[in-house]
Amino acid sequence: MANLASLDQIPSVCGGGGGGFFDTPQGYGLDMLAFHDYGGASLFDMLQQPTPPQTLMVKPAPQASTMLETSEVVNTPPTNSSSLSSSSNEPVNDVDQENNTRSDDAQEKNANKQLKPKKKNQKKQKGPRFAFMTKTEVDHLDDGFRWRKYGQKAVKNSPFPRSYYRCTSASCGVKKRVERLTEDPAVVVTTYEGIHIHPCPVTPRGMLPETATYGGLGGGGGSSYILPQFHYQQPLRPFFHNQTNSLSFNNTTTPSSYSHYLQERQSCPPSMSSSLHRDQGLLQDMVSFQIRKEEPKVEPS
DNA sequence: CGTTTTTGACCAGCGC
DNA sequence: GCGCTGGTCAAAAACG
Repeated sequence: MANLASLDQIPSVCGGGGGGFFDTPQGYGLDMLAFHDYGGASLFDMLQQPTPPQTLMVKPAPQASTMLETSEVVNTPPTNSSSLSSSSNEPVNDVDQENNTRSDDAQEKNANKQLKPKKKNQKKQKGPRFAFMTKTEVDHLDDGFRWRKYGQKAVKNSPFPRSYYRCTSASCGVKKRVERLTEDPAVVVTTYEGIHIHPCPVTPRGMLPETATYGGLGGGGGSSYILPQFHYQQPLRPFFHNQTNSLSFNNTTTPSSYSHYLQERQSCPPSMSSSLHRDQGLLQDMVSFQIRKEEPKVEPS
């Protein structure tokens, strides 16, 4: 499988003492950006890989001009160790912000049908954002969660539309955007926004949530899947083995921080249904790509 | 029949 | 202030 680009570039980008700032090709500010080169293997296949894929998580430095409100996700993941019960009453982070807004929608939309009650602060960042570059033919990758498409927009300077998805879980306000790279239509950029506050709705084949081997980050042996959106407050165990040592970190990132980040994340397997089309839609072909762009001159103090 | 997708319209932020 | 663009809504259509 062709490497779209240049993992070599990444060090130079994410280096620089944290002054770098990552955007998706469309200019999104991200908390974290992951580059994967799985060499065409599926997620499931990757589990069996003795040799870890090239995986790199990049933690962009907080920037004043960015839309992001959260920062330092790696070091301070927006984890809420509270039980899942909070999902119904007090969704964590800004998710509740969204929920409140959305709950108002019902009545507001009745009030003024002509004047749509758009959210006032829709531009505000609702949580950490993570982008994945995935080389796949399907736009919507099956990541185990259920998503509902709520919009599609043509993107400037791109022949490919951007799709907007929202987690179907009632109390979960996680969103994701899916778009294709103009430079390489085979590459899908998936940007997750927010944090799941609920368990993954699907159960992996052959693995039970509580009984699945969970090596944790300090564990050994296997592959690791970093799907940052798979983070919820319930103390469930990830369905996949997590192993730090399966990751190859760029030396400019901080493995410890990343590990910590991973520790706070819980991954979720592709859905059962996804196994039906493993060859087409799983996060299987994450590739590195040429990141851009002008690094903002925000100096980390 | 319930759920999801499509799609045009609306709104807010931002730059000029 | 105006126009552009991204993000979201919501009705209708499509789907299972």
